[in-house]
Amino acid sequence: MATGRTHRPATRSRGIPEATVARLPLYLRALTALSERSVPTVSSEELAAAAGVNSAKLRKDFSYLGSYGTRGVGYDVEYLVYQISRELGLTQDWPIVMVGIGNLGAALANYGGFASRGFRVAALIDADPSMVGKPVAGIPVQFIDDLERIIEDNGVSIGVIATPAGAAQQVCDRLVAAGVTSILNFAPTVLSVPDGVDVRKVDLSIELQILAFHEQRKAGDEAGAVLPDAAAVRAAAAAASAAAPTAVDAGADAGTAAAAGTGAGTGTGAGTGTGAGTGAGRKGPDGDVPAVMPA
Amino acid sequence: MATGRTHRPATRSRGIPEATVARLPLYLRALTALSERSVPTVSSEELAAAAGVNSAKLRKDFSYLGSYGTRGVGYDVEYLVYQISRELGLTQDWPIVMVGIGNLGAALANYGGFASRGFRVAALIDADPSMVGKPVAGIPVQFIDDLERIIEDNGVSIGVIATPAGAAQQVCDRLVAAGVTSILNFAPTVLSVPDGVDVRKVDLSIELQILAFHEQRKAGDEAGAVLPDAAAVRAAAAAASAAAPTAVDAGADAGTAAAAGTGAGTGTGAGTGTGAGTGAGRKGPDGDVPAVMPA
DNA sequence: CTCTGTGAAGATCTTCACAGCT
DNA sequence: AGCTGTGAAGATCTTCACAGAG
Repeated sequence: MATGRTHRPATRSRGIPEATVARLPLYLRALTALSERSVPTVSSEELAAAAGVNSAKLRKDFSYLGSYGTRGVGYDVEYLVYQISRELGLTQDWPIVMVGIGNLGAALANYGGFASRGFRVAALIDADPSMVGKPVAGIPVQFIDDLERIIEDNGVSIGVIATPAGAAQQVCDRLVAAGVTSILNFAPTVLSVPDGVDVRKVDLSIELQILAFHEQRKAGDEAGAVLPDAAAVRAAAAAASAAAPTAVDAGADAGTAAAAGTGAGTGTGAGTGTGAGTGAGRKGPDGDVPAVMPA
Repeated sequence: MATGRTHRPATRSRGIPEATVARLPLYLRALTALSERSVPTVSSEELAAAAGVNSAKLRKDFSYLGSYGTRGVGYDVEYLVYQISRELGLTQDWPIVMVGIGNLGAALANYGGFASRGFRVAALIDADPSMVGKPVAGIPVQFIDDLERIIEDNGVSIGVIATPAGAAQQVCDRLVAAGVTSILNFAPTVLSVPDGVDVRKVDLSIELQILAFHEQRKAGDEAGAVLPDAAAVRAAAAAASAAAPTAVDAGADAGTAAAAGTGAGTGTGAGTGTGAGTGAGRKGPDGDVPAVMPA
């Protein structure tokens, strides 16, 4: 504030676009790799390639943070790592609690990527008494009854939910009531939270479904001409209405004849116990996904 | 519908917006739940609430699929489930292979959500000989050398990578060469693939970093006045330039090192989906860890 | 009168392309 | 000369708000 170039729009710091925020971790990862190789500087072109985006977007993103580059040269790697880390709030310690230590929860707990970025697993919590006390990733699992105390004692503000769908909302409510204001949800359910609480969701099933959609299109295209024409099929289907979906089905997926056979009972939940997909609760723009790491 | 308003842009079928495609799985999940409760119809308002979006968006999304609702009434649940399933290509069987059966891979394999949506785990593959033959989620792990044969024998077109970051690109190349055209990547690396191949990435660490960003803002706001003032800090930092980032840096990547160390065996991690809105298939940035689903 | 389907307005995000430091 | 920083154009996505089917 004080010094700053006065001709600037007066500290734009506030409005960093969501889309940009979602990419900062990507840049940070690429920069970290460069840093480890002791690379001193990078051009927007190189860094963009390493992060998997185009250079114009990267420069625009950085422009929201400030002018950290040097024209004619590029960006100082170490310096940028620092700036982005700070912008993301990674220069501080973030204690987190994970609720639901099943297969997934355990895998997540074992994931080393947490600590690497300022996150610290303060506690693992589960509702199964037989799990209590057992060490997972070196941390003893605690009983869910102590959830509130644990959160308060550790000053936790970020919670990870990896419980079955049915327990998610309840766990979420308790976390929020205890003071958690950011939640990463792995359960395939839409969580409702009061204003001020952020929820991000991760769902494997949804990602696969999106891939399937595109995969289906590819198949249709290469199959022959353009797709048979969804429009026509659709029209017919509509006409038949709920009447005989089967027929339509066959037609619709021409290429995928095999699938047609199933037409009949599709979707209708055959009674699958678990929910499948998951939703994504996001606010605005986003479109990225996170990745996991090796244990 | 056949009747249709001729003034329509002539079969828009082709262009279902990515943002819409990303939400279809959400609607499908909500609809499946309603179906299981034998609810016959839903209004856009109710369904939107169940899916966590607003009704205008939902109606707009459905309008890209066709006119499946009834004015004054709502949508027929069973019929919509069917239409969306077909649109997503879930009425057919999608055999998938998962490479990297570490903590994360195993957790993913055990995740029941797959089968429920037309996905079938055709094979689990790992590079660790000691893992071969061991059953994970009831499926014996196969050796990586057989990757090409497995893909061909099963007609696999979708692959899931849950290996350590270092092995991801190599595995990706082999999958693509063998015929896989859609990849769900849980490794924190940017994968480069030829045109025509879709990649979606899931990274837990990235999601947490995004939450941390918002969490930091909240703290700053409620703390008192406006944030201390990023501008000033920035200026100071700039002055110090590359001078003292070290301290910061150490903190930033500390974790990474740990993760790297483990690299050896299989991948781990878990993670899932994500972003929703915008971006569709991106190439990839990096990330950290993915998350998985409920077990 | 109720609730869908949708043109149109508005908000975001992305890409272009070039002025201007170094 | 090289490369960043950015106004402006373009592409998407979201929200509004209402005509009109049922």
